[in-house]
Amino acid sequence: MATKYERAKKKGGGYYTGVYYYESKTRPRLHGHPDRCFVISYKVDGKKRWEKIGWESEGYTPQIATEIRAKRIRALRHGEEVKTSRELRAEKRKTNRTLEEIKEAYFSSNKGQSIKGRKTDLNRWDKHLKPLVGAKRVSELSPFDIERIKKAMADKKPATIANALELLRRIINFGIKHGLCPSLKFTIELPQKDNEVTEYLTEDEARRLVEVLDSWPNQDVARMVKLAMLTGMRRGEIFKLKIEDVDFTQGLITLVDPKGGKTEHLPMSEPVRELLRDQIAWAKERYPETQFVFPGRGGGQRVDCSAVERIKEAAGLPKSFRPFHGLRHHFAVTLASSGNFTLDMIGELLTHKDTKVTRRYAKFLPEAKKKAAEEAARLISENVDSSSTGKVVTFKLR
DNA sequence: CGCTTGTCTAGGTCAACGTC
DNA sequence: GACGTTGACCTAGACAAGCG
Repeated sequence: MATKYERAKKKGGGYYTGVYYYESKTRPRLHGHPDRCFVISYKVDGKKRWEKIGWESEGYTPQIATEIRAKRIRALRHGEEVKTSRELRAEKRKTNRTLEEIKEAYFSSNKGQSIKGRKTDLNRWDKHLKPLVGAKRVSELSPFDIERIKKAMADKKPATIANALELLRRIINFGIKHGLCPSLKFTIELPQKDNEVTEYLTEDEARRLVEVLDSWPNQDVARMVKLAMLTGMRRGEIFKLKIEDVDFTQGLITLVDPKGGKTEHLPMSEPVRELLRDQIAWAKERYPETQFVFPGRGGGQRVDCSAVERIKEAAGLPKSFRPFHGLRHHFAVTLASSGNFTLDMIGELLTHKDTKVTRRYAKFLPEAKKKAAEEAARLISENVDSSSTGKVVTFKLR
């Protein structure tokens, strides 16, 4: 509907240039006349533009409107971009997108396209986050929403909940970084998880495993497990291993794009050398075209190996023992407890990027452990002796 | 050095495969 | 063609690197 604009009149006569108003039929009357909304008009690139300034009841006057208009015109003259309040509002909406929109932007960004866990993350979003917060904007998000997510996932392990919330946080952080939303007014607290496991095999279990492997009908799979056992290589590294990555002359195995991203080299021991030679021969015979040492169906890269589960069963290993990663732990623990390797060397062989991870094997170092225990005992008994006159220390040493 | 971000594995399920 | 074995796929969950 067309609202009639009146030119704003000056008290002394004449008009305010480019300042207009229209009167409201619904707002409460003011000073005996209808409330007035001031509007200014100016030209942008030769086109006339109207901009609402505000209501008289809100304190706006023709003078204020004139000032704003002057500011606009000055800015335009200097080539600055001039935004109307409507545009500013639209812009604000743009910088406060829904989480669904931000998630979309995140996953279609260059970075989002290439993260390796993309599929997993998308699944987390669809399953745990989208139903509860997908339609929300970051500005509307409250700690209560986080609680709701946690509640909905109550039957899951803390690690899973943490993974989902972490993704939510990552998406929000992306939105903030790219101006798609304001920053979050509170922090998302992730549940604490205490799930560190260090598993290893007893001598007996290791022996049984080797026996089963030796007699396993499918030696392809058996060799794969043996390789894990002898080198502590990760499952993925074994799957990805190409024939060209095995250098028999130098005695080196090249790990391309491993967990840390940087190519690594592993020395090849004699049993490993033999094993790989057999395996490569097998692979070439089975799939003449394959590039992989342990090819999957059709000679492509193997993606999985459920046979190891049955090997584990056949060897009577504990249910909780994880075939590949468990062997990696076993490798590290065996090395550590032999006392012949430093933690640094073990970390090197496992291609750890950070000693923090290797350090968990410290407890298996017999020498260091013994020394530490003796040192502790010495300190404590000294303390007991020196304070035996006092009455603070009441425990007895055996 | 702890928090944040990213990557990999486990385990269940089911279809494809290979063998007889 | 029946049947046991294996590989692929999916989601939950753990592990590891990055970073301030």
